[in-house]
Formats: sequence, structure tokens, C-alpha cells
Amino acid sequence: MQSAFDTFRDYIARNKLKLTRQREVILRSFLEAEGHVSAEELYQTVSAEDPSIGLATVYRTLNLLVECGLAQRRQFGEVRHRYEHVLEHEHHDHLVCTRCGAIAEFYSPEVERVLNEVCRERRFRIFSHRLELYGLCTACQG
Amino acid sequence: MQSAFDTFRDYIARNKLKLTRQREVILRSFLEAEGHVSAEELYQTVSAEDPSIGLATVYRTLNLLVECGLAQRRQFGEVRHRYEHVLEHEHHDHLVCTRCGAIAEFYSPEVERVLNEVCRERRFRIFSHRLELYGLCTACQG
DNA sequence: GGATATATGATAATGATTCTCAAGATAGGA
DNA sequence: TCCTATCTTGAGAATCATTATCATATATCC
Repeated sequence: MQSAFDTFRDYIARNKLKLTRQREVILRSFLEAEGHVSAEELYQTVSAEDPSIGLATVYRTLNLLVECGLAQRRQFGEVRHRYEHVLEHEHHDHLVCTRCGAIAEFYSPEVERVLNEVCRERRFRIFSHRLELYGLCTACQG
Repeated sequence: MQSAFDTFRDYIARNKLKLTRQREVILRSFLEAEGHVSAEELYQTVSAEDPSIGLATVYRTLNLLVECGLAQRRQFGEVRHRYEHVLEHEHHDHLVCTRCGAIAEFYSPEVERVLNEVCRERRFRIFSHRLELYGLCTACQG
């Protein structure tokens, strides 16, 4: 079981890319971030550690992380994207609270089963899906 | 059962807005459009009928249509939004072919049931959901 | 028809993301 | 360790979808 850094290093090597100080800082910050970060938010924390790192590099590195499978890009009704780690993180779907903005994750084998069923019936070869439920989290129902 | 035009007129009247020639043309084009139109695409067909109508008005009118419940805004992995009619259109989810871009609709009571189940267990009060399955349509599996 | 509020078209502005390019840094030999 | 080819970087320009601005035009209500 290799670490996120190993995965990243492998991807870098396989594609004749280079492991730079900036990329290491950004990957570390990304892994330390909780939940779903936007590029701008990650740029803030990265800047705190090294103010010379530019926003464009954060975007470029996030794209690399998506390509090598360490991150997933998502969009929750907002304009901007958010990124979350994949490693040590089973596939899951999201509950988005439309009042407080909280995003909870869930995984339901039942949902997976039913979706596969739907695809089988319709002869659709599924690769991935995206499922978000919008409503009120327990706290906001008060 | 009132027509889309009635719904629109009602909404216009209730909110002290005005029923303009542009809005009528845009609504008509929208209703005639098949499937999921982008603002730009709708602007093309509208322009064919009346070249004086501007893109901004198409955007403004689409927002009105969403507000009055005639249209739904969606996003399928692309940057831009797409709009689809709601009337004479049950709630449904989407199968998106990642090769040819085809978007098929489906409705599954099983899916709905399972999602409600998930929310009940987690004490989440659901208002809506968004579900897209990505993969290969039957034609593209050849 | 006239007054008044709302709409419109053209274009500027916005915000997220990507591109450009000159200057800097890495990897892999010699 | 040094060299060099190649990849990266930061800064800012560019892009793309969408929204805001504003002066002019138009619908609605009397």
C-alpha cells in the first residue's frame, strides 16, 4: 500500500515530469486539508507556507493530482470546483445542506446496486456516477 | 392543466413584470428545442427568428423560466449550463455518454426509494437530488 | 394617449480557470 | 560536480460563461 507521495512520485517519473518544491508543498497542503477544498482555499494555505507560490501553479498541480488519481474534482451547485482526496477514501456520494453549506459524505451499497441495475436494463456501460442530495442537514432542521 | 405560456404569463403578472415580444420568442424557441439546450444554442435559434434579440436577454429570460419553474438548469461535466423543460416532463436522472456526448434520461422508482431510505437513516431532509451516470451508450460500445 | 416602471441591446465587468512566455529549476548524464 | 535538455514557474494576459451597467425603448395601467 503506497502513500500518496509515492503515487505522486511514480506518476511524475512515469510521465517524465519533475518533482519540484512547489508541487511537494501543494500536495502536502492538499493532504492536510479537510474535506473539499477549492483551488483558491488551497492557494491561501499554500501561500502561508510559501508566499512565492502562484495561483496558477496551484491549479496546475491540482490538475496533476486529478490525473494521477489522488484527487477528485467536484462541483456542488457553486461555480467553482472543489477537490477531495481519493486515497484512504472509499467511493462515496454527498449530502449537501442548502442552508449552512455543510457537505456530508455517505456510501450506500443499496444505491450502488440499484444504479448498476438501471444500467444493465438500459445496456449502458457505466464508468462512474455523480450523486448529490440537496436538502437540510439535521442541525438546520431545527 | 395550464400551458407553459399560461404559467409564464401568470408568473409575469404576479411579479409585475412585462410580457415582451422578446420573451415570447425566447419561450417559444425554448419549448421547441429538443432536450438540453445551452444559452448560446438557444441564442442561435432565437437570432434566426429575430436577429435583434441579444444574448443577455436570452440569459435573463432563461433565468425567469427557471424561477417560474418551467426550466431546470443543469450541468453535465461541461463549464456551461444547459436548460431543459420541466412541464410534461417527470422528474428524471441522466445517462451521459462520455464518447459521443449523448444524454439519455431515465426514471427509476427504485432509485428514488433507495435515496429516500438513505436520507431517512441519516435524518437528512431531502429537497432534490442530482444524479448523473457517466459511461458508454449502447451505440458507442460497438 | 401619457406617465411610469420595467426591459432591452450593447458592451463592460466579473470570476474561475487556462494560457503565454521569459526566466528559473530539475534530472540524468559526462 | 557541472552541463544541458527539458520541464516548471510566476505574473499577468486571455478565455469563457454569465451578470451588471446604462441609456434608450417599450409594456402596462390610468
